Amino acid sequence: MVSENSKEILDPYGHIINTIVEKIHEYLEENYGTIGKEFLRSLVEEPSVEAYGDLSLPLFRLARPLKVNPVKLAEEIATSIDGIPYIKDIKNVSGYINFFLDYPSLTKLTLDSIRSLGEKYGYLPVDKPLRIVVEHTSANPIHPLHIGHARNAVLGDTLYRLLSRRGHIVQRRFYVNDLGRQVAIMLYGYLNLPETMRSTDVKPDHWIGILYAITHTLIEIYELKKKISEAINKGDNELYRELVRELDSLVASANELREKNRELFDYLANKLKEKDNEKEIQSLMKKMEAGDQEVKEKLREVVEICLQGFKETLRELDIDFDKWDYESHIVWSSLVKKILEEARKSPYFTIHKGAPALDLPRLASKELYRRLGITLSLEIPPLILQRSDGTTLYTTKDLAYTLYKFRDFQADKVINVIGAEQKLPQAQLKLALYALGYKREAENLIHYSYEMVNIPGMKMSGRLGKYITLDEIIEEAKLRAEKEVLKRTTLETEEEKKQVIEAVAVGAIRYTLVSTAANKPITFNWEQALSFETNAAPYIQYTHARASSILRKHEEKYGPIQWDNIDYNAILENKKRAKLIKLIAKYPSTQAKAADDLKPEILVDYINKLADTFNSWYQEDPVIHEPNPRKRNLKTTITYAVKIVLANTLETLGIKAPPRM
RNA sequence: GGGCCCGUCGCCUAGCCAGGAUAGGGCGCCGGCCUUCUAAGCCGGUAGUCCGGGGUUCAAAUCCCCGCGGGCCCGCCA
Repeated sequence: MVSENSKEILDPYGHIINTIVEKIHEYLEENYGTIGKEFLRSLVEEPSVEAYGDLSLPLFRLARPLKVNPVKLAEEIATSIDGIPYIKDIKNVSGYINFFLDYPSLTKLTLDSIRSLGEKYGYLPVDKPLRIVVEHTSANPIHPLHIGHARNAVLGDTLYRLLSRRGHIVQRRFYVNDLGRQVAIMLYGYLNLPETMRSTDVKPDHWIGILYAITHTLIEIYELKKKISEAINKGDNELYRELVRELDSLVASANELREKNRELFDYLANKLKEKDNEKEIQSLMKKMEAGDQEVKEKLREVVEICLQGFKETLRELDIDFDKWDYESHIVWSSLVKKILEEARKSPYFTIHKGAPALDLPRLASKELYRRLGITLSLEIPPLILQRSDGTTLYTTKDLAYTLYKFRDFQADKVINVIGAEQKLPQAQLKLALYALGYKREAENLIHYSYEMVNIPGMKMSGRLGKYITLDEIIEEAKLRAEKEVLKRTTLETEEEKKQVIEAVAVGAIRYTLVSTAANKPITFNWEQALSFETNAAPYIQYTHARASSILRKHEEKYGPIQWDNIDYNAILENKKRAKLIKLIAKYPSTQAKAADDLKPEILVDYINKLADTFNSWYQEDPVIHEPNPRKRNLKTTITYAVKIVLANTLETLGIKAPPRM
């Protein structure tokens, strides 16, 4: 089916631009001199004003290298070039060459493409598929996922979807940080509970969240009390007052926590009272790192409880992983030890503040930073590899883990979806890889950074158990969706309604998290996040359902779509038809760009524009009621194309597209 | 003290990397459209010193410099 015309079929719009560029390039080459094709292509833009045509090439930037007057060159080219396929007219306006598309032939090209590719339309495969690892979410298994993790998870999953639909081979990984102090505290609390109290009827990760927060807060309180009596003994009044203030706020948090689970709180409060908790936690951490058999089992047990909760939540959002990697595995399997040995042999090995380290500042250079994608003015301190007591540090483990990801999947590229606050450690990671001779890995490690999600009037804290969980957000979204859906739906069965409610709720969350560029902070707002109007998932879903409904009725009345009897010229009768065809033609290259630039918001922007245009057209140009069969076929096929594109964009964004709503 | 990111109608946001012709959308507000394909819609109106000031350029929201405001980072934490 995909023949020698496959480029045209796969990417109608991109193909047309290429043809234009070829032609202009050829002309310039013959008459003026060499100009890079890629450069020329990058100049092609869409005029901001409709009257200037569909595509435009400003010549100002050619003026210097070719030593020409842009205004004259535009005149010359516009008059001497013609016969570009799919281009009806070429005009020049003071230095711009403006191209006017030949809509009937563009329409035929685009609809042929849709006809031959069907539901695969828009998935433009790369020339060389890469093996790519996307590591995302990777939340610490000590509390439920919250709104910040949601941004990470949705971005990560959307990148996965974008890249795989671009033809790459993509693997999703979740890194379980199960060796840190926080996990040790949680485990400590867990071990102090009797068997009978180690289960719960609340959602597992929520229970873990409370267990962790209670244990942490109690330990802090007891430590603080010790310090306070020391301050009294020393007669340090100022310190005393400060500590008491600290204690007050901790006790306030503790009281809130007690309300959440009295039995657990009172038991631990009593149990941990007389112990040297700090010492025990230190010892627990050592055992965890060493892989002590007994601790190992309990550790996996308690972490698994939390992960079960994560999985439940993520499943609601249609997010899944191929691999769950444990920090403990990286350590226990001596991967970290190997890295440390390699580091000691490296020419960049040094002792920094008495600890073994890598002398990263020595690697600082413009060329290298540019090659590794590190901000030039970033000052990168030496990377300390090991504590004086011999235990390893997070970034060292991450170093081992990064190599593990590359090797385990034979990855060409590894993308880490990690918050912007980790820019420095991520840059250190890259440089350290480079210092150890892993140049390819260093160059192909991408920190996909995103900014925080703020909640107005709330300071989130996992340690104190203060957060809005993702589960609460999903729950609220479903309630709001239910209200809206029941108010308007034409569906009858409860099952169908339920499915639409879930699709709308999840869609709203995913759409909102992916529609703002990752480098901008988001302030969470219910009204905005769960909007059911224009520029929100439900609007796109609704538009899709509307298109589906037209097609359904068309089928009932006239049977299957008649591809062989279409009046392509009728595209000119209504401006919005033409606008739609152009948008549809652009879909493959738009989706490809979103994937290549790792910018889902490009797709969001596109999908919203397509829905707008379709809805606007729908209002003024009836499809089924069109009496002329050849014109009706044109309209129906356009509707079909819109439906396909909406369904595919939603699919790429991980949002369901119900045929009825 | 140093560094990173962000600043665009009342609110949210696209455009900034690769400078180009009248800065797009959405929410809100005002007015209109359901006996024809789903009104979660459509049409019209309202609103912008593109944070401020310099500079580069034929041309700056976009590039450079100096400020201002907000967030974040500079641990033998993770």
